[in-house]
Amino acid sequence: MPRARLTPASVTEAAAALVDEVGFDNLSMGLLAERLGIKTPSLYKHVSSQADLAHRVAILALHEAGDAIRDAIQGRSGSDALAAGARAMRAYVREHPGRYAAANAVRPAGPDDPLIPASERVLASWAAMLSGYGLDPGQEIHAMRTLRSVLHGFATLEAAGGFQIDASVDESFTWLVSFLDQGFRAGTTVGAVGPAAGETGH
Amino acid sequence: MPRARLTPASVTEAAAALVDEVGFDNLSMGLLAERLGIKTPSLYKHVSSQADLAHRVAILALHEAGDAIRDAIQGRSGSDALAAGARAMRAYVREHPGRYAAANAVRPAGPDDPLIPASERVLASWAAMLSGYGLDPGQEIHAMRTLRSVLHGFATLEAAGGFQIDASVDESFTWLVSFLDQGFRAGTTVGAVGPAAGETGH
DNA sequence: AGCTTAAAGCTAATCGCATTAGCTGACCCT
DNA sequence: AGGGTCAGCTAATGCGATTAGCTTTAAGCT
Repeated sequence: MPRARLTPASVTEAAAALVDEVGFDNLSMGLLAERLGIKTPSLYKHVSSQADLAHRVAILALHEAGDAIRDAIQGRSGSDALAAGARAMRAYVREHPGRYAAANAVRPAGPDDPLIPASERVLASWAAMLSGYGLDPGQEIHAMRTLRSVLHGFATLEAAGGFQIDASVDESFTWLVSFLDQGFRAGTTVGAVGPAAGETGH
Repeated sequence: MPRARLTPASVTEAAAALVDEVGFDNLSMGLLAERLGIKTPSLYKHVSSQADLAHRVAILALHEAGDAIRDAIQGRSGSDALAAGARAMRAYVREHPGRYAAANAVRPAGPDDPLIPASERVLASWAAMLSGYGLDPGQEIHAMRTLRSVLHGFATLEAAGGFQIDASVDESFTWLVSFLDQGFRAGTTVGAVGPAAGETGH
């Protein structure tokens, strides 16, 4: 065999680091090759395309984020688990905005795409955390989606610089987590709120 | 003067329609030109670049969404206003996913970018709605950010096909709105929750 | 009606970036 | 020492955005 300096995994790592620096949208094969000290076409010896590369970065990100969230939740329960998990996720996105963007930009390529178990692992951690609140089983899915929506939305808006006012974003995040905690502890009842349903259909 | 068939505004409208069909990422000058029955370079007589085009679509989207939300909130207050506003926003994103993506992809180009007042108008509607809950003034900013995070996160995840399980997404949205409503009505107290702060810095 | 002229559109050309084709050299194994 | 395999290279292709420069249309004026 010839020299094995680079591997798909090491290329993916380098791409992940690059994407966190320059932003997912600015990822280019040329830039990555330059970082690795090789010429652009040589990259194709390790990944099959830029889409494949992004896909690998997404899987890496989901694994890392999944580990971070699992570890944060580990050994805690209820409010503690929620706060620790949420903080871990926010921290991950702040430290790795490009990887997180990659994870959001990519769609599973098929039924046996490793992306699927990787994201399921993340969801499983959230589910384990939520189970500590002893919610009504019929509401768990809604609580899960609400949780995902808030955390994803907050992380995305923060990464995009969407929070302009000078008020502390850290404080808002703490408030948000507390808000969720109180809601989950209260065991929100279903029941529609507001005027008769309109344009959302259903 | 010559024929004035197309204008920057009409080109932007066409781009908005196109982007809702094919997705923001698949917008291309060639595709848009084809839709308009002209050749690609002719587009540059109306918009200065693809980035400029995306920027115009984003402004259009913010105006439309802002109107929709304002109209929905109009004449309601409290839970009704929240539910109507949230539904209006979700409906807008579902009907115009490409425009919404454009609005999120674009950053203001300067201090007098028309994008800024357009997004402020949206924020103002949410603020007006929230004021009906009579929250502690110090908490309003946090409630606002929480609200934006959830709605943005939900809309984004839904548009990305992120809600896989067969449980009704409509029902989850109703639950989410109710969850917010109860939290706002309870006037969440600040106070950190969970273990001592860790990696989020602060 | 005819002339002027600015703008709308077109063709041809450039540029950057992803990707492919085909060659070469290094390294491991026998 | 000899061979096979693979990493990396150079050269070439192709597509999409953008620019340059020409042509044509049609509104407004006389």
